[in-house]
This record gives sequence, C-alpha cells and structure tokens, in this order.
Amino acid sequence: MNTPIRRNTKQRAAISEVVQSLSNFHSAQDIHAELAKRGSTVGLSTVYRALAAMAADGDVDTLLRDDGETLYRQCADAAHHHHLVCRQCGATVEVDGPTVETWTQRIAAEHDFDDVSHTLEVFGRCAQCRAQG
Amino acid sequence: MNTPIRRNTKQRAAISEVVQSLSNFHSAQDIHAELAKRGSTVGLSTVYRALAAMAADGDVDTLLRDDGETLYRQCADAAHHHHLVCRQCGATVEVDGPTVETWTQRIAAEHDFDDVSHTLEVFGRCAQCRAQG
DNA sequence: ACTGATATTGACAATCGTTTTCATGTAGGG
DNA sequence: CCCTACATGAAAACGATTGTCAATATCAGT
Repeated sequence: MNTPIRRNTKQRAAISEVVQSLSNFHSAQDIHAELAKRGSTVGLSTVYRALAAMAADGDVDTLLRDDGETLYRQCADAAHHHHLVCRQCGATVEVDGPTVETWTQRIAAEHDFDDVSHTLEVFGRCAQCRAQG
Repeated sequence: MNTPIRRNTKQRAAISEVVQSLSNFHSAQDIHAELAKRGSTVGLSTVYRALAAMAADGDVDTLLRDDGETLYRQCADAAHHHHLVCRQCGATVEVDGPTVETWTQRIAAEHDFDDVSHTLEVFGRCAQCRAQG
C-alpha cells in the first residue's frame, strides 16, 4: 500500500505546461486536445493519469461539473481556497473563506461529526459577460 | 420551449414512495434496485427521468459524488439548505447556513458577479461510526 | 556510463452511469 | 369515450473515465 515513486517524464512536463498556460478550468479531454494542437502526441490515458496524480499532490485544483465531468486548474495559491466561477465565460477567481471554514467546523461540532472536509464552489456571471448580455 | 405538463403515473408514485422510505442519499440505480426488490418492474430509464423531474421541481435534493454519480434524497425542508454527510454510513443532517449565504453574496459583490448560486456539502464521520472504529 | 528494477506510456478494450431512440401504452381534459 | 400529448420500457447509443498489457523510459546504485 506504499505510494509509488513519481518520475519526471516529457509527457508530464508537457501536460503541466499546458495546464499552466490555460487559465480557468478545463477537462482532461480539453487538455488532451490542446496538447495535440500543439503537436504533442501524449495519450489520453496518460493525460488522465497525470492529472489525477497532480490533483492528488495538490498541484492542481479539481472541480466537478454538474454533468459529472471533472475539470482541472492550476491555481496560484496552493493552500485551501474556493472558487468563484463565471457560468458563461469560465473566468475564475480564487477566494478565501475563513468565515466558511469556521462555520463548517462549528456545524460539524454541533452534530458531533469528526474529521470534516467540505466542498464549496460559487457560480455566477462576471461583469464582462453581464455587459455583453 | 414550454415545459411539458407532468402526469401522475403508477411508476412515479412508486419511485416517490421508495425515495421517501429511504433516508440518506441514494443513486438512481440504487432506487431502481430497491424498486425491483419490492416487486415493481419500473424501467431504469423511467427512474432516471422521474428523479430528474423531481429534482427540477425541487421535490428531492441532489448530491454529486466524487466519482460523478448523482445521488438523490427526499428532504424534510424544501427551502434552500446544505448537508452534513457521514462519509462512512451516509447519515445525513440538513443544515442551514445563513452565514454562508451572506458570505457568498459578499464575495460575489466584491468581484462584481451577478446571478450567483453555490454548492456546499460538508463531509465527516458521525459519532456512531467513530465509536465503532 | 551501464544496468536493473520498476514506474510510465499508449493503443485499445472495457466499464459504468446516464441519455436517447422509438414503438407502444396511458393519463386526463373535452 | 376519444383524442392527443406525455410517459414508459427495452435496447442501443453515448461519453467520460479506467483497466490491460506489452513496450519503453527513468533513475538510483554501481
């Protein structure tokens, strides 16, 4: 049950590079397509595996879309934070929520729950998209 | 583009009954299986369609699991609320979060976002499961 | 550098939840 | 009772993700 040692490969470097160059959240398939567009021949399975590993290491953030598709994003802050995402253009703002964190703790304590974690995402329409209509 | 009129059928009644009898969150497949166990022959597609309709009408709450599977639950309170779910046994507590609601509004306003909504779920381990180890 | 143990890759098949298709059944207003 | 839309169910289609497995590449130790 020991975690396998992680190796540095061209493929992972390429994937990492693409994820960094893309702002906002993108699916594994998106990233694979972008990779292909740039001439890379990385396999789709590899993209999935690399992204999963990066997410496990906390190098990228994940977001579950309504339809169940998983989206990945390179975040500026490695610490725990949440996202404010524009429903239309996908523009993403990283937000810190100390209020929410303490609220979560309190709720858990009140109901005698242990080892708590939470998921929180905020969706809306950004100023730019609103201006356009 | 007008919403179709909703009809009352035996199938939907059966599905509704099962959902009510099951506490906590369950997948469409779970519900279909439970239906079968009780002698009903409702088709899987029908279960999916009925649950989607019920969710659209706000009659049941939905929860997206990490692996993308959608879970459904009959909630006591029809109003907006969140859930504190035990990771182990699935026990669910409905919690109200005025703090979170106002925080969300503030964050959205600060970044000039419009028409905001949010998803928030809290996971943990309940007292009972902790006692068992 | 060479080597060996082992992590990684990629093409493809398999899985699995969910949606669609379409012919048939049925609710419910007139 | 009769329409006419909506609903059903079986099966096929779908789409994201994961597994398989032989070939390959990484890297620590020599």
